[in-house]
Amino acid sequence: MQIEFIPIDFDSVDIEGKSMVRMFGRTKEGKSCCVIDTCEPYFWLIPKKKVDIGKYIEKIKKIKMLHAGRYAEVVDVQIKAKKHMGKEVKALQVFVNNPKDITVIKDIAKEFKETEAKREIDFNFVTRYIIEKDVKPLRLHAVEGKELSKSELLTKDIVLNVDLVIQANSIKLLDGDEFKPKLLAFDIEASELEIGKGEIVMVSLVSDNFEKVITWKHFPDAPKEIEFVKNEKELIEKFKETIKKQKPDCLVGYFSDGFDLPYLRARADENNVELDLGLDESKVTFIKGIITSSKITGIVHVDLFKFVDNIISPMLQSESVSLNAVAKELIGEEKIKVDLGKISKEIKKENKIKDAELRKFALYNLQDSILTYKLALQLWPNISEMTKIVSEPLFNVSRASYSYLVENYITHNLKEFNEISPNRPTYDKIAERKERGKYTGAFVFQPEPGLYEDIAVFDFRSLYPSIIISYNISPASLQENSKDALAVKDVDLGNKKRTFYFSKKRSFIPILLKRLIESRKKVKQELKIKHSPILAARDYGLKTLSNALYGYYAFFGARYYSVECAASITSLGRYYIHKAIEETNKAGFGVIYGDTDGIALTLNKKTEAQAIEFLEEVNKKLPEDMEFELEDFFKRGIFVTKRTGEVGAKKKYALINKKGKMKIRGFETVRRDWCNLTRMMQDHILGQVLKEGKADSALEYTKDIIKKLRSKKILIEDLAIQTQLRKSIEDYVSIGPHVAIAKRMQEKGLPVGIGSMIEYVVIEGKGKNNERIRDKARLPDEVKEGGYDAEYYIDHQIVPAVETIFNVFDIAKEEIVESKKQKKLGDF
DNA sequence: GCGCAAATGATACC
DNA sequence: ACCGGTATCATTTGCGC
Repeated sequence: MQIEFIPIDFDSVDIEGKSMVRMFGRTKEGKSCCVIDTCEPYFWLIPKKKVDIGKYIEKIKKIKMLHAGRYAEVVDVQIKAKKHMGKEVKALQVFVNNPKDITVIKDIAKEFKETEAKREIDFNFVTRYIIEKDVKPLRLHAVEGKELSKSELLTKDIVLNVDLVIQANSIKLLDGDEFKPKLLAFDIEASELEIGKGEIVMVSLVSDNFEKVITWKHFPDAPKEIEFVKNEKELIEKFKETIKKQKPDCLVGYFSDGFDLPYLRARADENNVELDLGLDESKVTFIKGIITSSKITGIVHVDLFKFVDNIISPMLQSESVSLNAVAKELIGEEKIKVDLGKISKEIKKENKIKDAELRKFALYNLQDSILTYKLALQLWPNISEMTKIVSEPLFNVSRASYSYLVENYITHNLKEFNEISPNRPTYDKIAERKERGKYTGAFVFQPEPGLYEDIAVFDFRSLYPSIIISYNISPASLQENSKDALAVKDVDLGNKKRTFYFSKKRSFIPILLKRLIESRKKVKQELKIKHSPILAARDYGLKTLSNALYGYYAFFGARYYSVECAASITSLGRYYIHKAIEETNKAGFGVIYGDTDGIALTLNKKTEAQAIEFLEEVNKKLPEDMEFELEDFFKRGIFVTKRTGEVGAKKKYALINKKGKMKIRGFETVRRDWCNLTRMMQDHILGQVLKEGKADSALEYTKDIIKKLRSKKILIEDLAIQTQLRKSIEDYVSIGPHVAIAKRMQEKGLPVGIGSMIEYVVIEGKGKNNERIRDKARLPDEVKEGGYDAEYYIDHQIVPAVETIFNVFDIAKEEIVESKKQKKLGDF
């Protein structure tokens, strides 16, 4: 039979001794379907030069080893003319029965004296299958094959709760519409945060036109979405039943890899319930890595937190990736505010909780799933477009880092270049790479502090990607000599300047990168004609993936690792930004600042039209893949000194454009580890100064804030300083205020750990001069109104944030703040 | 015990 | 361990006196 099919989830299983790939997905008509198929597993052996290939092959073919209850043996060996890192190689393609045998066989073959190298030994079988059969996750395929009946499956010991099971003969990519999955969001509430320690009190599930909360905490007049059960065991069973009824393609949580699913599993074990959510009735499995992920057969478990944290966070304004912050920014909705600490305490003590409180708790739980569901809908274009670009399964892509995505985009496209992939680095190799010192990166121009008028900002569009393409920078094109090569000078790997050469013949990685950029150009054009979330997501995916290649080259875990490439890219970056500065000044403009790929300049009485004309001239001289463009014109801008020393501070400036919109970089206003009062005040005075061109009203404003601070009129919440705990408490060498507070929280039994945001307020000390700030830091809850140390906030928050700005206007610190002594004198 | 520079740590820029 | 280097700044820590 023939069907049209969209693969969503992938796994591999042994059926009658043979490794098979199972693709779970939907037919075009929306039926749930499992397509079973396979491909021949293999890896590569590269022989040393001058070996007797015939004898070598015979030796390889004889490999047979009892391993894990079965014989690992070589099925076939074929000689192929391949390429490896751009060089032609004669390689042996070693076919085996089962992908698991590769580990055994490659180790034996490695010992043979004829073996130079083994390759593609670490490819996942699903990835191998996707590459070999040209399957594209989330896209429509024509599948021709044999339908397997229930009884046929049972004889093979398979249970699959889907509408249709097909053993494929062939699978072919088709053009098809966008696929819209059935998403089901969920969220649990437990009495203790530590996994398995407490009980699961509630679970909520939300899908299209579906909302449900399951709980064993009863209360009267419950809304219709709430379903009461007897106990935790029934809760878990009801949860399972709901998923089975809803039949989602994806089960979506927020931090569910790290919390909800492991918790459910722990409690299911405790209650002797199987957490068998898989379509093959298998239990949820946990894939151990640095961060564990939870997998359900046939249903893609998506932990939205991971996707947001890894992929989406760069485009967010939000300073945190909490569900509340992200939902607020992306869908304009927030969590319900509930005192979780209080509720969990009451549940633990088995107190009778007020009905109204329980009701609110249930709605809180439901709201979390609603937010997760809406976020999942909103982010689906990003997840699915990235999946389609990279060709890896949705499960992997939704948890992937950019390095993984870049690498897989490359490996999934090697076939057309006849390339064999390098291996993933070994543990030792990684350790060695980590030892490497830093190479020279980008250039940053030191600005002259001051207030400037009529400013333009120019930048290179995608500087590093365009350099990689223009200079063909890749480990495969890096060559020893200067023959037919592009030279890159002044590459500094840490000690001395060197020159590297890259072949003129385009290599596969720059070709693939160019392809990403070209696709993006097309997408951008389409977007101009008609906006669509899918195109916008594709644009974002193509852009971020292109930008990640440079960092990938210098990443110690990369297959295509090359510091030489990374350092060559930055060297060229420095060359072009210097060149741009030089040309801009030569044309009569005045460059005032620059960082990596862009510059700020004063028009120097020249017109905007002249600036644009100048850009056109510059572009004529640039390589065709590079472009220098206008970001915006600005009415005014301020550059300040460093707080220590008179020189201009880099990465710290504020500009205001013609429409009055500010662009603030590096100032305390944009740093989350300064208190709200400081941030709001600095933002305000920067606005005043940039709009008015003078600091009179800003000075008044600042003095007023100081007065309010001293008269204790500032709210504690505006004085709380937030700092993230970035390692576990014991690991700190230096105990700063936030670490001291974290310890305090731990003693109080409050949840703290790596990643926690620690909030503290500084209170008045006991008068000892040598008292450390950490000794005066308290949790905001512990500080009563007006209980803060006003002088600390003036000296350590307000003054540091305004001092350098007022210095631009020749206003000294003494004019901003009169010392406490002076004030007291004046009071008399 | 004081004053200083160095070390540590967090966060931002591109 | 899950992309890079450059940069600022606060606070603590360690050292010499």
